[in-house]
Amino acid sequence: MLAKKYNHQEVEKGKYNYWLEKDFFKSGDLTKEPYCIVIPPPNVTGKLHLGHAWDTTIQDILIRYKRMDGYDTLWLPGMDHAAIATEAKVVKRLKEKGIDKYEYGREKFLEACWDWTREYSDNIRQQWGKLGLSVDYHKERFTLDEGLSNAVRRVFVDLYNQGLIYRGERIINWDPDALTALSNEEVIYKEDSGAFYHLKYYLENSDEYLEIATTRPETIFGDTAVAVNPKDTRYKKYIGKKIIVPICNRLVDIVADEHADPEFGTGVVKITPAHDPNDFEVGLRHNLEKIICMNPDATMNENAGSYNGLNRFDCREKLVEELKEKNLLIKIEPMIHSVGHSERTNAVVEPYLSKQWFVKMRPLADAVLDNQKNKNKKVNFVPERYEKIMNHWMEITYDWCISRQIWWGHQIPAWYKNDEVYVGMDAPKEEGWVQDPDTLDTWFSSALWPFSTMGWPDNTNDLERYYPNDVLVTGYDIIPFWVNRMTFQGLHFTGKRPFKDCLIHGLIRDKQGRKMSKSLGNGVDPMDVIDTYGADSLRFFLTTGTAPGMDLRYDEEKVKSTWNFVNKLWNASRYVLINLEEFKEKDYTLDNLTNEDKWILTKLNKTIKEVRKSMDKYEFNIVGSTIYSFIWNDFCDKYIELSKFNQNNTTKSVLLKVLTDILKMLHPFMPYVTEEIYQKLPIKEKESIMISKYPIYNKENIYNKETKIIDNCLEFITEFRNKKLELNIGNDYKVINKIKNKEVSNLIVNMLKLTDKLENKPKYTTPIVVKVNDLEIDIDYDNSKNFEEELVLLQKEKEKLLQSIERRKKLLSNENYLSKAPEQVVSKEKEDLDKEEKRLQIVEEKLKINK
RNA sequence: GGGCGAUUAGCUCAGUUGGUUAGAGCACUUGCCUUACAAGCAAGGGGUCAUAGGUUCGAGUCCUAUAUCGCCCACCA
Repeated sequence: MLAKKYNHQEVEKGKYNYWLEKDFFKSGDLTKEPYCIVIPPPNVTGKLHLGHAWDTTIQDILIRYKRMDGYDTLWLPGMDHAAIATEAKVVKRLKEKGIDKYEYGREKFLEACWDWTREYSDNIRQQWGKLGLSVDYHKERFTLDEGLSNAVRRVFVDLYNQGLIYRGERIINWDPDALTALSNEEVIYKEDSGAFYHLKYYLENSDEYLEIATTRPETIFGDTAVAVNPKDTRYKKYIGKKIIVPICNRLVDIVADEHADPEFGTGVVKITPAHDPNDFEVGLRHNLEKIICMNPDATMNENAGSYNGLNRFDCREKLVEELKEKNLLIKIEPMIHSVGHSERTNAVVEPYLSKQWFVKMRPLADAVLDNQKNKNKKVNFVPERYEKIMNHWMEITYDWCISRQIWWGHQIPAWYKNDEVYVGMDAPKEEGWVQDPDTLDTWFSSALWPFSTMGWPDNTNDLERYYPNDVLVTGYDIIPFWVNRMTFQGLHFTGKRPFKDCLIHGLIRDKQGRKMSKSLGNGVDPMDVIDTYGADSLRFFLTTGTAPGMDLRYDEEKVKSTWNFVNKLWNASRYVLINLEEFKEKDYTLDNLTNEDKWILTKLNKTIKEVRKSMDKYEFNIVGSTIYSFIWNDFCDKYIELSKFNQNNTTKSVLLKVLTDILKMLHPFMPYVTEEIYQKLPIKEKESIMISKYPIYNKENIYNKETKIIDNCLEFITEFRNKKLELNIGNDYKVINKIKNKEVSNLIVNMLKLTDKLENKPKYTTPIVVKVNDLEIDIDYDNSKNFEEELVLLQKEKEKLLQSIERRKKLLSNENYLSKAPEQVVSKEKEDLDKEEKRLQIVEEKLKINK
């Protein structure tokens, strides 16, 4: 028997270990159809947040659903080494112990990273366990494990040999804190208050100067030209002349270049090829010298003269002072502009000339765009609109900087010997080759995740069986980083899309609608929620609370109300189990069904149909509300109440049948409580609900006629109760029963508790008529006190009816409507009109009597 | 500048291919401790669906503008 109260902590205790011991999460039953999801590998940097909980619960729901529905499900877990993020954490940890990364040395540092990884991955596994995720641990992978590292090298080498990876000197985004290059995606632009510094650049041997505005005056030490637009008449005469860069007094050319926008600033722009991507391009066009004026840590270098050694912001401040003193500063114009920050360290990113490795994106991106045109081969985004994000990115794409100047990651498989470069799977045999010390962008390895985890580049059975994956589940914020890259790498290396569907969800926000973030301190730890309300409540809340692709506000009140729902399920189950205490397998029968039984079985089957349909469309919000209202409104409020008057084996069997199917449909959402209750059922097909069969819609259990009869009764019962309450009729009343149908009459009498209230003749002259369709009862009571009240109510009802009838009549006399609207709609309209007219008759009669 | 989303009950959100009386949870009102559940039961109240046009027999839903809020991308010398 179930405990008197639902206690989520008791219920969840031990279940995950039980499932693990039984190995229910294991994939590989070759007799079944495969179904595969790979988990988006969480970073080993810290704890899982609510976003992870949401993302993984969706996947668990799909996996549990498919597993119960007869598929061989592989949900492959794993984690990401999270290159820069982890390295930053480990550097910090070592620093706290007084250890410097560079003094420590590469080998020992990496050992510390592995220690960190072990520690945090244990943590994450524990959190997965608390969430109840049915991942197949036999297949767990790590982005830095041997197999995946091998795949990474293979990809690098192949792309290199195909000319799709190259090494070159380019302007990249430099993180001066982490001392590494970044990709464009790792730069976050934030609005920042800055200024436009208007400087005087004097022409050679002249008192004349050009006014040039810059937001980064410290980069003048890297200026190697000044550009004006060739069409700009104001400056045409200066083209080809020499001009003096202030302070450093370098003599540079004035060049004509389209890059200079006559509309912007003063129309004259200083060109710093080593510190700006646009200037770099200008530099290439005009064959300009590239002068780097900063060190990797963003302090000024020897090219900055007396500013050598100062950091860039101090330099800016002091330099502006000097410019002012020397009368080279015209004005400072305050402005708000967006400044790039490193995603991981938040340092202001410096555009910086540097020799790095790049992936040549254009051909890879075009392949994706091409593939998306093929309906049978494309990645299907759900909701569809998110496909645009990937396609847009593919259209505008630029080469991907993949090398990082950090240690934690896949070391680039390139070796150098003097000017020679060797790229290969292994180090060259001869002496004297030195491997590139840099590592690869962390997304380079995650881009291979859907197939590298299956054993690629070997042609393994898993790859054959589980690739392409069936669905990938992730947030829309990860599309540019990850989904895009998996797609082009998948297409390029396997010739197939990495997954058939890409289910996109939104972000979690706080109650005020703000993004959850560390700096705001508004983050919620899912483990705390689980402690307070249980994993089942959290899971159901997360996955049913919003339409697909939309953001979700975390609201504790809602989790609480979900808990109430679980508690409702618990108590309903308790009722069923109490009734089934002596129930044996041989007692189970679905013969001699009553109308009520047929009614609930019909509702159940319609629910199953709707639930399956919505599950297949990933519409979990609809699944949630469908099950919720079936359980609460149909099963608890109606059928259980009706069952109290009908204690036989058929009713008991129906109770069991309905409860079992409810548990199964809820199981993907609420694995723990459904397992707990399932274990207590007197008859169960399997030892665990996890491996039981998902309910199947059965047409034979649709009884439309009986359902209509019961629905009608229920409507009548509501009407009766309403009248009683509205007219404030206490317990001092009798009813004159005019219900002919014995079966239905009993039901109504029972539900309304009228056994002792039945009379043949009215005592008072004007009983209240309660009538719904063919069902009718008169409430006989002393209405002298309520006389006025009743009149008002009747009058109100009459007006409403008249209005509605008029509307319907008008509609039904509209030729256009009759000819164009579907038949069903019209006949429903006629039916309703008929109902209302009959009701009006009663109301009018009643009004006559009362007068 | 380009794109996307949102605007529906006091609050948070649903609302399928257009079908005429727009739903849920929470909150609110009234009455109930009815032995599964007061974390509950019964019955209610509450919405000119952001605005203005249009298409249609019929628009929350489709089209065109506009407003407000939010997000993404690009630019920002």
